[in-house]
Amino acid sequence: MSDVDNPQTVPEADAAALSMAVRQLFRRLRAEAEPGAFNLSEVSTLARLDLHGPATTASLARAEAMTPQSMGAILVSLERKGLIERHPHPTDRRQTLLALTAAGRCERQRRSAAKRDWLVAAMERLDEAERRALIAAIPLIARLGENEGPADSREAPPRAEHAGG
Amino acid sequence: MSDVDNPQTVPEADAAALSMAVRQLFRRLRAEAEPGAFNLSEVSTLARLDLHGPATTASLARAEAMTPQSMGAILVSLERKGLIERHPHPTDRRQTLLALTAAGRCERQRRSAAKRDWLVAAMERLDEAERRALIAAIPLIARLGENEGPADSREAPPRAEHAGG
DNA sequence: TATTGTTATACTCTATAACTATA
DNA sequence: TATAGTTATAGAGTATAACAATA
Repeated sequence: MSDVDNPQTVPEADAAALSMAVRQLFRRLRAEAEPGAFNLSEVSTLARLDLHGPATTASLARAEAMTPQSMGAILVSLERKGLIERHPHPTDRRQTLLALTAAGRCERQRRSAAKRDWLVAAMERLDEAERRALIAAIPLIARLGENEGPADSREAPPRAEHAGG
Repeated sequence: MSDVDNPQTVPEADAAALSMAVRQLFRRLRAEAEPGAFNLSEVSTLARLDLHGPATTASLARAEAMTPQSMGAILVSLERKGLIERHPHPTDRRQTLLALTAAGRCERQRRSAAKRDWLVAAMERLDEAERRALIAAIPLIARLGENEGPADSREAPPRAEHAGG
């Protein structure tokens, strides 16, 4: 009778293993990014704008669980690359809506269609059961990354923004 | 995320979702670290030294999938905190063995026993089936982070270039 | 010549603080 | 006062390059 018996107890070993696995995969993801190309946040933001349409800096920041300033830097980078453009908000002049340009949408598609990056390839190397197990865990990982702050909730009020359809 | 019908085809959407989930959880993990305390790499290295015994910079770097220089910086930090110490390798004078000090082992235990960091707490919020699914995926994530490089394998870098001047 | 490790340096990503403009 | 956004600055984490010592 160990941990399975008491669902309230998660062995620290599992948390440590998850932490390490996530950290290594993250570093690997980052290392794979070609220099000068998009980083992970840019890709993610581009995808979000493509899937959900124009959005503001603040809403993107919330969705990606980062500060508006950090998101602002990402948006500046994307704008410099000509992938997004800014439009005034129709009613609230404080806000600015970010939208994909034609070039941005094209880049998105190029990435999806042609590039087939190493993560896709690596996932294809798993057998079917493993792949199913991995995919089943994705929303759980996302939930761990999203939710309840321990002491200081970042700034994530229960907002119905979801990633990755 | 569905489309598991064709095992040869991993939808890019799944890869993108995994990438995003991992990225967010990583940022969250990093953000949770108290300033001045250990970062994720330090914790991981400390754990490795505790579990596997003394090791060299190079072997630790390989194990953590990072460069020896980066690992060196982590080790310097741990050494300054008095958590590890260096011992000469018995036969090869190029090598230095890193080992936990008593203080290092104590810190490790303190972390495991007392701290119960937010990741453990977050995992406890999952129901049992979810937790099982998550834990089942951990080795798969680890494998994705470890294995075969697409173009440049980290483990065995082809030394195509020798210094000329 | 290859390997172990160190030092110096630079870059990427994200955070905090301070500010302006609008609501 | 609260919210949206920008600018400036700082920091963590890791990488590359150049080097020295040993094998």
